[in-house]
Amino acid sequence: MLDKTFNYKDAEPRLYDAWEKSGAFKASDEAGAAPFTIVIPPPNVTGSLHMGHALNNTLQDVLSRFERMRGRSVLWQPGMDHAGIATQMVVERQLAADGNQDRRSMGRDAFIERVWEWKEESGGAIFNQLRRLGASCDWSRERFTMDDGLSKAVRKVFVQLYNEGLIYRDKRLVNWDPKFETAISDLEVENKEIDGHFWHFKYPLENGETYQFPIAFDDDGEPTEWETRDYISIATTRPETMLGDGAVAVHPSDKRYAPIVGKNCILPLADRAIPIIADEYPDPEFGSGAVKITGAHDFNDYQVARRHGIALYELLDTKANMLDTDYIPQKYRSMERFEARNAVVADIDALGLLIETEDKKIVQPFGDRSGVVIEPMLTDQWYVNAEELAKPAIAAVEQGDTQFVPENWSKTYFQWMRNIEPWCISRQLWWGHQIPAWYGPDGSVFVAETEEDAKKLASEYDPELAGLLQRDPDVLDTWFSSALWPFSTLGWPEKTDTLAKHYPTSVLVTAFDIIFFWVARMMMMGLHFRDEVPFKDVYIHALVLDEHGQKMSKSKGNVIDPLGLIDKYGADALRFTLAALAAQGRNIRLSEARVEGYRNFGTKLWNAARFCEMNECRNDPQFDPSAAALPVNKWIIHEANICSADVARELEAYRFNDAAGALYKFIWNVFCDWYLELAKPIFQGMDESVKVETRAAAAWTLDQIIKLLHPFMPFITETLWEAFGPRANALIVESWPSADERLEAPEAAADMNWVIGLVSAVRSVRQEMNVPAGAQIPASFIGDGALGDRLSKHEAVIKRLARLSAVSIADAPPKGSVQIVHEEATLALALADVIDLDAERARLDKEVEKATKEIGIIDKKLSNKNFVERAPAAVVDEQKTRRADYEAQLEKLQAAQQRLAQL
RNA sequence: GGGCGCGUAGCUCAGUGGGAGAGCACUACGUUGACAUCGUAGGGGUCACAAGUUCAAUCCUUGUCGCGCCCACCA
Repeated sequence: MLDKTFNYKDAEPRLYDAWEKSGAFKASDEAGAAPFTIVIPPPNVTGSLHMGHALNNTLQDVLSRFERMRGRSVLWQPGMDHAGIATQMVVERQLAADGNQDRRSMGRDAFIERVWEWKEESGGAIFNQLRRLGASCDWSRERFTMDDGLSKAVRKVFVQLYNEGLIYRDKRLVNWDPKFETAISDLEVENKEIDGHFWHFKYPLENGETYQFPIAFDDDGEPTEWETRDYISIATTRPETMLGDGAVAVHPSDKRYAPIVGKNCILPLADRAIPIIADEYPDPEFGSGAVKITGAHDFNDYQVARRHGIALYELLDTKANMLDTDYIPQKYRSMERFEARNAVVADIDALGLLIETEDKKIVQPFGDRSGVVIEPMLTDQWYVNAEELAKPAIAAVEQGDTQFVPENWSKTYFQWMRNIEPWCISRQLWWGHQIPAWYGPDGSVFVAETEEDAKKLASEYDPELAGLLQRDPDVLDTWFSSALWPFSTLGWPEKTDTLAKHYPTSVLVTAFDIIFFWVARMMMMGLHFRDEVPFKDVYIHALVLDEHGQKMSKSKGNVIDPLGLIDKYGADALRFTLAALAAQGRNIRLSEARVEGYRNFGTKLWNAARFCEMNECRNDPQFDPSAAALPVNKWIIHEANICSADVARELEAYRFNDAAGALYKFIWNVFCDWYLELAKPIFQGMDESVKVETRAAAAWTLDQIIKLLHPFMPFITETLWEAFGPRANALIVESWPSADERLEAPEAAADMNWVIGLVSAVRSVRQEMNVPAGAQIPASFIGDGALGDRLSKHEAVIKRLARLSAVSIADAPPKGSVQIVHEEATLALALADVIDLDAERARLDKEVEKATKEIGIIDKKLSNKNFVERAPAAVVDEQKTRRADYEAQLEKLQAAQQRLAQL
């Protein structure tokens, strides 16, 4: 016996365990079944399940379970990312909290060992949370970006790209994070607008020189008034960087400054003569039109300085404190950068060289993980020639080898890929893949997969060198190893069966915010090392926002915890909610009410199953659904078959919301609302053969439902599957009910839709006429013999569902009747003295008016020559049919009006 | 500056070149041995605005207004 409600708290852990133990999640490498492969977007080892993960993994699991049931060899490859910065941060914080020494005093080896310990103890909590969600990953194949195999793949890729000239070392300006003291890539920088200042300074000309500077202009823009200046005016948002200025630049066409181009000005505070140069970079319209050039700390200035051979003055150490160096005045040496800023402004002001301090919104770069202001710094780093690797990756999407879903995201991909910059991959961290490069004391570089190989290379170059090599202390950007994920997890560089079978993967499911970080880079690496795209489809899903459309964040306090929802409503409810909301191309606003609603949906199904159980609807192996005789059974089998086709079609197109919607409608609005109601009189009736078929048909349909719903609601469906057993297989490995044309029964469907429409019409009128809900009303049908046939076939259900005490065929309605027109039938409800004639008259008038109006609209169309001539014939015919239907209805309504008038 | 997207019922959102939809909320009524986590019925929308294309526009095009996101070096 089924419990009163579904006990998900018991069922979830029990079933998950059983599935995993049974090996249902495991993919076989054997030939035969067509592969279906998804690599999980590896969560950070530090991560815990948030709503975005819940959505992402629900969708992957829906697809995995769907394809598994369809008989494909499903590999949902799980794994974790070592998350360089995030993990190092967590462990350092823990060290500090425990009062331990910091990582530098611990030393590198001890620290890394500590991180591994942390990983074993606390890492990967998210995997147990994914299990609670029901994720059917093949856990036997779990990978980690720093496990031996993946580390080997990383080294191999690095070495090969280096040998191909696609990885190189370069000294250039890089985004520097002073908190973590490492370089970061462009993508890890968030540009934010903040309230800042725009300081205007005077840089005096050398040797007290002066020039005439125009201050008023006529209508043609010609100067009419001048003042004598002994300085050039510059403006800056970062005054402390002036100590590193190597020049002042003006635009070559800027006549105001033409007299002083080529002369020197004196850099205040530093007392250094720097040239005034002409360059295309400054915008004469902006600020004073003159730009101070700080080549070592600004990306634009760096370009200008290089073009003109201007000296670069580095100002900051790795923590962004001012350097202790001779070209910086004593006072500012070792000062913190913002302290130095204040000091510089104050000192310039004291010298009388501060013209103005303007309040201004400025865009500043912040580290996405550290949250501190990023400094452009001149350092040696390793780079990937992304431009070269991007070429085939762009072509692959252009040719459709990989398709974005929704397709629109390919634009985002193209835009970034076509303007891609070199990718800085070295990080000055300890936790990560150490770069396989060794340096000789003379600066020579040897890149190899192992130290031995590097030594061999070195001794070929100089036999003395081998013993003196020093390994590059830096590690690689975490995304470098993530970029290999679709093939490294499958065994590459070994030639494994798994790799042969499951690469390229079928689909990547991810959110748009990592198209650049991850998708693009997997495309580049996959194509370069496998000569094939890493995935055929990229399904980009929405971001999950709170119910007001705000991003969830701890600081806003609007975070909805998926585990909390699972506790409260069950994993199935959460999963179905996320799938139902996952419409393409829009963000998801999640509200708890929605989850509650889909929990109710589960309960509804549960109760429907209880009803079936009570009525002894057992699965009958002898039952052949294509041979059902009763219209009601033929109809529900027909509808189930349509639902099956709909769900498969929508899932194949990644329209999760439509698939969920089709199931919801079929289960609730068709199966529960009508089929079970229609079955009730049968179960209560005396005809055993009819009962037998209906029991079998109900059980069969419930089975279809359970199968079709399983990818979305695995726990409740598996529970019901067991309850209606015994079964040969668990539902998770049961085969998907493919649509079957032998199950189509359009005539039965038309019949039942007629019954449903009629019952609905009667109910509607009863309500409108204030007929007490419990009252049994006698009714007579006015119509011909065909109607009689139809009627007698369905009399029992019509009587029951419409609450009619008796049904007869008549030529005219009895006195005191309400007349209902439904298709070819007019039904008279004998309400006798209950009826309010005026109300009935008004009701019929309204119906007539409605039909007349519709006919009018259609007539207008049909009388339009252009419409009849130019619209497709099918459309015209459709309108004609509609008109005929309304016309028939109208005639019946008018007949009803007449009859009413005679009473 | 470039790009993408969104304005449809009170709310959250589907959707379509030819008959405006769902869930929730709301109103009325609760009758039937699955279900009150429910049932039945109902109200509610010039599909942001304007012009154009079309026989036909909520849907296509353009523009306007409002909103969101991504990319970008204006000191």
